[in-house]
Amino acid sequence: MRVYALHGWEVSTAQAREIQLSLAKRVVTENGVIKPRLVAGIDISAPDTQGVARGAVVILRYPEFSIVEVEIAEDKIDFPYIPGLLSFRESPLILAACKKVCNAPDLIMIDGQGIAHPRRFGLASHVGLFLDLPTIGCAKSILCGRHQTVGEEAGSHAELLDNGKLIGAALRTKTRVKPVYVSVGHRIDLASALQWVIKCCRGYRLPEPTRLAHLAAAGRLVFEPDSHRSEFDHDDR
DNA sequence: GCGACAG
DNA sequence: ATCTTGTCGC
Repeated sequence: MRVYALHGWEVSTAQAREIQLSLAKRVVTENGVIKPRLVAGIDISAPDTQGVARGAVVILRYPEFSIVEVEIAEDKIDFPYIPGLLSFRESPLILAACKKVCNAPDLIMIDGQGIAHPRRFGLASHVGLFLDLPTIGCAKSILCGRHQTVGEEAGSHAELLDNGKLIGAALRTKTRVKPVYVSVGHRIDLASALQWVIKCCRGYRLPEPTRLAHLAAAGRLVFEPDSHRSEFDHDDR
């Protein structure tokens, strides 16, 4: 069994899975009513040829969706991509970017699963637990679980079940476009998570927090303090 | 044993 | 995640 460097420690993939099982017990899957004033979106870029990637966190005012802050962390990624162990690969960079944030968000949306994970401890839960903030997992595809057909209209959703257990929902965020997969990250319930993802959608498949974080991680989101956002288009590389 | 498998 | 141009539709 191979071992990987993680925060200065050497862990085998088996140990990484044990760690997840242990941490999953601390995840909180409900909370009071959340009325976010600041919502954060988090994503990470794919590593370049030298293994360097960028983690981005974008802080947005709700419900205006104006950008308050953008923070980036850049570093070499060493942990490989292994389905189910994504958080060990991405969380270090994400947490590094979060440490730079001045405007603490009330809610965070992350590009990955929350508890819709084999050991109920996906990236969004991992980050939520480490930051002790409400997080929502909003992934573009399924890691585990199944669901019935989702209505074609924006807002339609279906339960995501794993061996009969409700672990999340498939949500159509845009009419006739592939659904996204929403799950509890930490300190929120599924109904609220679904509600906030829906309320953060602005005509794109991905909700604004995650969509802008993706652009920021790719270096395609320009933010001038106290001004408005400007997104580059698809041909100015 | 075989297939599936967040980014 | 990435490889990839133009094209169709709102």
